[in-house]
Formats: sequence, structure tokens, C-alpha cells
Amino acid sequence: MAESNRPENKLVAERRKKLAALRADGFAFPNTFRRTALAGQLHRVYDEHSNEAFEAEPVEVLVAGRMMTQRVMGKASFATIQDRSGQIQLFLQRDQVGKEAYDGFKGWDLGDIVWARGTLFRTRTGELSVKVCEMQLLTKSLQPLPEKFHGLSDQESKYRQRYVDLIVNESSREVFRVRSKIVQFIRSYLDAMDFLEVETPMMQILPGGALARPFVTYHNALERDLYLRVAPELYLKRLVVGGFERVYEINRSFRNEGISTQHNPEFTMLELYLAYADQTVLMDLLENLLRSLAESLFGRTELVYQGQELKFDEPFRRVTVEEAIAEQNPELDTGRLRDLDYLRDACGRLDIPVQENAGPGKLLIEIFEKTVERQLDKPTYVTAYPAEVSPLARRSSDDPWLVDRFELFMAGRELANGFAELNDPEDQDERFRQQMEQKDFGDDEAMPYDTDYIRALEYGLPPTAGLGIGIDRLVMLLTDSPSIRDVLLFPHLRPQRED
RNA sequence: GGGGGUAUAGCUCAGCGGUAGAGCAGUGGCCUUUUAAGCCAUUGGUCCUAGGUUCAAUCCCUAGUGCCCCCA
Repeated sequence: MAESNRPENKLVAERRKKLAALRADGFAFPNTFRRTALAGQLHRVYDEHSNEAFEAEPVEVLVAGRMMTQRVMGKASFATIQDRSGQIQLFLQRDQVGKEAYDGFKGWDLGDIVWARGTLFRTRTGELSVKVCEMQLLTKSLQPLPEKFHGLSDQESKYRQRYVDLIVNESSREVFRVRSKIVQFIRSYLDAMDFLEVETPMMQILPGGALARPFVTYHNALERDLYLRVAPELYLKRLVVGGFERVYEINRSFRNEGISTQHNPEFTMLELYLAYADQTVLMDLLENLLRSLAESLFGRTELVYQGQELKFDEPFRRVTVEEAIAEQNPELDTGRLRDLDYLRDACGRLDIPVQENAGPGKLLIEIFEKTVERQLDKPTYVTAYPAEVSPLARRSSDDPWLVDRFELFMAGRELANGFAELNDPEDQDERFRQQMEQKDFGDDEAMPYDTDYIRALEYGLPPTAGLGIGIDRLVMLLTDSPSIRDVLLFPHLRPQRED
């Protein structure tokens, strides 16, 4: 029973005794009691009803939920129960339910799952309540709940025992309701545009589609290593080759990197691909999506994240990587931002470690990440990324050093990444070869060469634009959550020590 | 990887070099419209772990571990 050999908490022992008594009477875990109403519904429908109305036309309801408060006052008692929609107060009188049932109720504990049948009425203070005729304990709760006023505030417990956090903290429940609404909204938005939702492999033979370190696992029957995907990109584009001209996937990707307020090893990403479009189409699409999302969720397009205002109603600022760097680093010579030796010097002055094999594009992005990213508070599209760090993006027609790519930043963090897709199989072959060289130099984030993907491109990928959005980060912004763990139901933590 | 914070009752938190306290929750009692109900009584602790200093450590020192924050 108890997993440790420590003596059990007295509070639990007390409740276990009560459960044993229920068991002895044959009433331990009944499952024949049904419900006809939810707390939230009752408030919505009857909050304006007067007692006269209830007396003229009695409303009988069957309700059930977790008992969150209990106030016993002699021969009358109040309790509030909580269901998925909210809370409703129960009112019991000993003379109404009988002495035996009433005494039984007095022995119930906060956290017990209970059922009641009764009629609606309004108390002296005007609170809509159920006058109970009959009650039943459905599930005995053995673990005591956190304190009713402060709830559960210890971060570690909130994450490790999310179920307790959800029971007692309405604000936590709300975050995950909003999260669900966000994903729902995105689905219906894309479905309305005739996108097809698909699912592609999470276990991949080659971990492609992003520059990131993968998790490795082993498949016994195939006798080979498999990788948890770092991105679904290459499979989704195969589907565009196959003729699904608008596809998206919302699901987990995995990156074997550090954990922080912005990073969880598994995270949820939306990736979508749209044929016969370029990155500017996606920038407009994303801007519209975010604007309508905010409006649908909150009825407004201005929101506040951690004290700073985010406006979704006005067009996002657009700036190139090189322009943004020049703004934040006025001492740099803008004419030499593609000059390897110059960039190496600049990195040295900025305390950025320089890898031996890094080219100018890589160094430019290092400088961007170090000096610009955090400053981008207002929604900003950064464009014109170096081809060197974008091995799957289409080269810009007027400047082959660059690709047709953008990233969206706000509140100092990256939220989305999109580009016109590289659909030239011969250029893609060359880019993969460059990645392999980087890998040989020890860059374990470099992409592997994917022969089958090249073959797919050789069948012909229409001109296509693709976009990835970090759903967790989006939820953080829209729920004003400071840490990614606040928007993940079960964030990864180090295992607890067992002693 | 580096720096800072934190770890005391089931929960939220005080506290002090002399083995510990409040509120809530629990237990017993009073109370028939309460709502952070109230009143009386009362139970409950490996003070994160391991060493060290000391007559004496929950407190001071060292190391470790979890969690939070910042930096790389």
C-alpha cells in the first residue's frame, strides 16, 4: 500500500479507517449514481431565479463532484462541491435527510467525491444552493487536500502532482482550458482553409528537419537505432510532393537539450505547409491567425505578457537579420557582416565562443541571438536569414547568400519560424553535403543526409511555404505564464529521490 | 557548466546555538441559512541528506540532492 516503509500520515490513516467502515457496510465505491446537472449550468440558468419562482416550480437536480468546503453548524450544514464546470453549494438539514445520513455526512472529508439529490433554492445571503434530500459518498479520498485558501503554491508539488494543483487551483485549470481552446481554434482556422491534418512518424530513421540534437532509442526487431523526431518537416513535405497541397500537424517533437523556462525536451509544435505560396503569404497568415485567436479567446487584440503589452491589431514590424544586428550594435561595420574574419573578431569582443568550422552565416546568427533576440519585445518578423543556417529553405532569388525565411519574435523569444521551401533537389543535395561536413567537424546538431527526401524532391515539390509555431510558447504568451512548465500538464523534472 | 534563492506539521508559513510554533486541515464537543463560519478542547515533526565545529546543531561550516530564478 504505502510505497515507503515510513509510518503513514495520521490524516491518511484517519481516512483509511473511514474507508474501511464504508467497505464493511458495502458502500465503498458505488457507481450507480448519475448526475442531471452541472454546477456551472445551474448558475447560468438559475442565478436570476427568486425563491418564489423555485417554490412555485421546484427544480430537482442530481449533482456530483468533489467536496471542497464543509461547514457543519449543529443540525444544518453547508458544503460546496466542484465539478468540471464550477462549484455549487449544498445545504443539508438533519431533519430533512435523517440523523443517520446527517451523521455520516459529518464524517466526510474535504476531497471526497460525493453525490446529492435535492431542489434548488436561494439562501438568506442569496447564494444559489441545492437543498439536499439524499446524499451519497461515491469515492473516499484518502489524501488530504492542500489548504483551502492558499491552495497548492509550492512549484515543485504543482508540477509533480499536477492532479492536486488542478483540484485546488482554478488558475491552473484555466491555463489548460485556454490551451485546449488555442489548439482547437488553430485546427478550425486551418481546416476552414482546406488544410489536411496528418500524423507523421515520431520515431525516425534519420532525425531531420531541424538543427537539433535528437534522442536515440533502439528497435529490437529492426535491430537498429531510431531517433525521436526533432521536427516533422521532411515527412510533411513528402506529403506535399504526394499532392496534399495543404497539410499540417500539431504534435510533439523532441530535442535532447537543456531544460529551462523556455525549453522542455518534448514540446508541441504546429507545422503547416502550403503549396503555391512563399514566406510572405505565411507572414500574413500568421498575423491574421494570431489576431483572430486573441479576439476569439479574449475579445481583444491587445494583451499583456509579464507586464509588457503585446499588440496583435497592428501590423508586425519587419526587419532583416542584418538590420536588426546593426540597430543593436551600432559599433559594427554593416558593410562587413558577411566577412568571416570580421565576424570572428566581433564574436570575440561579444564573448561569443567561435567554433572552428563556423562560417559567417553561423556567426551572424550567434551575434543575433546574443544581442538582438532578447530585445525584441513587440511582435517582430525578422527576415533574410543566411542560407548557411537554413539548410531546407529556398535561396533568395536576388541574394543567394540569403534564404526566403522569417522568424517571429515577441517578448524576447522566438515563437515561429517559416520559409519558402527549398524545392530544388540539386541545391538540397548540396546543402545536405554541407551539413554532413559540419557533422564531421563535430557539430552534433547538424542534419543527416536524407536520400529518400532528395528522391521525393526529384519527383517535384511544388513551390511551397512552410511554417512552424511553438504551441507551448504561444500558450505561455496567451496565458501570461512565466515558465513553459506552467503550460505543460506534466513537465519533465528530475526524478524525486526515494529514501 | 557558473552564480543567486529556497528546503521546518498533510498544506501555507513563522522561528531560534539549549530537540520547535501559528493559521488551515484532522480528532472530540457546542451551534438549523453559513461561506477564509464561529467558540472550547486536542492530535500531529528524521526541522532535505551526509559529514564537521561545539558541552550542545533545525540554526554555524563543508559537501551533496530537489525545486525556483539568472547567466553560458
